[in-house]
Amino acid sequence: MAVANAAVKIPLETPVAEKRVRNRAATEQAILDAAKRLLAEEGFQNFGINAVARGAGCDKQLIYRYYGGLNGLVEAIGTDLGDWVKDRIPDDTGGMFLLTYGDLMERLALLFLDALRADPLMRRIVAWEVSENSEQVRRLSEARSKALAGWIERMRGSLTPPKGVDAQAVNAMIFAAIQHLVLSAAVSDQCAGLPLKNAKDWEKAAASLKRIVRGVYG
Amino acid sequence: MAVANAAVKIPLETPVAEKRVRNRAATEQAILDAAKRLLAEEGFQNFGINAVARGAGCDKQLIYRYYGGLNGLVEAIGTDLGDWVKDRIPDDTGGMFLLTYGDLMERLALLFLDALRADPLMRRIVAWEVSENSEQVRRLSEARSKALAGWIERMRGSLTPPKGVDAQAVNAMIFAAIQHLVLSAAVSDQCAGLPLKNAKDWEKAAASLKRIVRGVYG
DNA sequence: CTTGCTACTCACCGCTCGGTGACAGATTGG
DNA sequence: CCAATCTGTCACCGAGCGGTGAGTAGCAAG
Repeated sequence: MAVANAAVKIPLETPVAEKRVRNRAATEQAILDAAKRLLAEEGFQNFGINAVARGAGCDKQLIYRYYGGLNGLVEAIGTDLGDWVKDRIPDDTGGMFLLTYGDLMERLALLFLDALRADPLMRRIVAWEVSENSEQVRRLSEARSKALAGWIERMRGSLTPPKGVDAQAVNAMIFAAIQHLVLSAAVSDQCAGLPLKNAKDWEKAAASLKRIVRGVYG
Repeated sequence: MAVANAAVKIPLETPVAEKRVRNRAATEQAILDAAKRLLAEEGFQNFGINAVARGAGCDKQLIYRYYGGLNGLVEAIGTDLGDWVKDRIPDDTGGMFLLTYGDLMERLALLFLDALRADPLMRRIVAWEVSENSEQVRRLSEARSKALAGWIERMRGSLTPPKGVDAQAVNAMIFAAIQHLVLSAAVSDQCAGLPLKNAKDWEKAAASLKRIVRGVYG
């Protein structure tokens, strides 16, 4: 029986076609990609060593070897995250002249709204951030907020907020609103009773967002 | 041995005061309380049959029997949730005359902010809502939003939003902002770089919230 | 070829999970 | 009294988890 098993086992493995060439760099990349894909598509709930290894098509042992476990892998995702802003959000003013701080914030808000809507990985991370306080998620959170703050700073240029407005607090509320809106919509196509399914719904949301920004910054 | 066991077991249980002797109603309540406590304190991540049974100090079989499993239990929590608004948020105007829609929304926003800050269970549920789309969480979500909408409607009275403002969308953004702000603060004592630790931080946040509301509604 | 290193796989561990069937003790009704 | 019923307990299942030690296949240098 055991012999028959061994005799059968070898031909069973050959038809797998994909001969995974011994290439450490490629394997590392495959693991990282699988992790990001899995997190983006399935969320943080079922995110684990076994699932990532399965997604990458390799043994989980390699994740321990190359990344030192899940923590290291998450850290690697965080590092990648630094490029998010660069990839996803334009760094120039789109040909507009931003005359006032209000112009700037309106543009930033709308850009951020669209960017977050378009990036499932980022949404999952934001949801993770408000659901757990582990070391892992804190790293991700930090990388994210740092990248975002840098982007805003770059865009801000020499514009300064109007006097008498606590811009840091107001901006935090605006970005908080955007994040919750997008997260809620991604999960249930609505937010606080406001439908967010089709493009028209989103136009209304964007219009109200502008309205809010302008209400504060003029 | 069995006798000795029994002799020891009783004094061990007595300090719990509650003599848990064959009382279905009490057990059901204990399970429900344990479930709410667990969800509020530990979050939805480790929320499961075993954990609830452990917290309630009974066998998980009883959860299946009395609630039909976790789903039924969550549904029971949802039913309880309907009373949240009644318990937590005042239903009158606090002796103020709300002359304008702006007055109303400012007051609602601040009340909601404080209520959410004070209620860990509600926060966990909101975090759950944006993290998962299971049947369970949809039920909770629905119960919550219904209660909230009813409260707002009741408070609104005959006040109507100013013309030219999409109140539904604007209000959704305001409530979204509050929810994300509070959730983020509960987990990391800050939101988008804005520190939210002590009372003074929160005062600044509340001031900015007012500012935003007034910016839109005057 | 042999030796040694590297990339990779496998089998197994202990644990917790959700879920179920069988059973024990108290209570009640006939 | 017995029998049925209700409340609660326990042991057990298969599956999946994170984690590890031991071993295997490819490759390059001697």
